[in-house]
Amino acid sequence: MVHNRIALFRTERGLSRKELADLVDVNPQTIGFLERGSYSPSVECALRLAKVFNVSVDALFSLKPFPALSTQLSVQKTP
Amino acid sequence: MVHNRIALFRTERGLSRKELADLVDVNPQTIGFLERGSYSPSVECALRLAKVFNVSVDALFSLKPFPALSTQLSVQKTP
DNA sequence: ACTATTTGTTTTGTTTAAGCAACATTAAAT
DNA sequence: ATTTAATGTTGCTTAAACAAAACAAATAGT
Repeated sequence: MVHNRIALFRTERGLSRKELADLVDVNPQTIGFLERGSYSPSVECALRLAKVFNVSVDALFSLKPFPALSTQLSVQKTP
Repeated sequence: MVHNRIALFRTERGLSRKELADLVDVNPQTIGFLERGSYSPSVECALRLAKVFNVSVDALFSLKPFPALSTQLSVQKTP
């Protein structure tokens, strides 16, 4: 089982699945299946996805679950 | 088409395909198919491979061909 | 030498999963 | 209510992964 941050990165950039699919050159349904973890992509597809987001494959996919973003946030001090 | 450095990393560490396969928990034949580029692995398999070599997936797989090692070497000066 | 025996790699089916195409559903908005 | 955009589902095709067997090369035995 492999975890990913596709939905997170996509929504952060304000992209629909169709728009992302066009950028990655893959079917919109495939993005859907990937986001809800129905299957894990080929490394080729993973490389293309990472390229679109301009991140490493390792930042996008992981064998261990990604920590929730809320646990990563710290309170920002006003200077 | 996706390129990889599996054979390079494996031989550098003095591993046989069977030994690598055991570490990655995959069939030795699969390593063979991957090394000679017959197919590109799932990102899950790629993550496990990268973990064994202790490198990032991006260091092991690429959409563009990896440069030959000989072109990356510079002459070492004796001090 | 000759040939067993091991070790490493490649080939041949077979099974399972990724990816696609087309259709179905949902949501929002007007 | 009907359009439109976004997401979800179903069935099919192709490719990844496996299992087992074939092949190759080196080593050990007698």
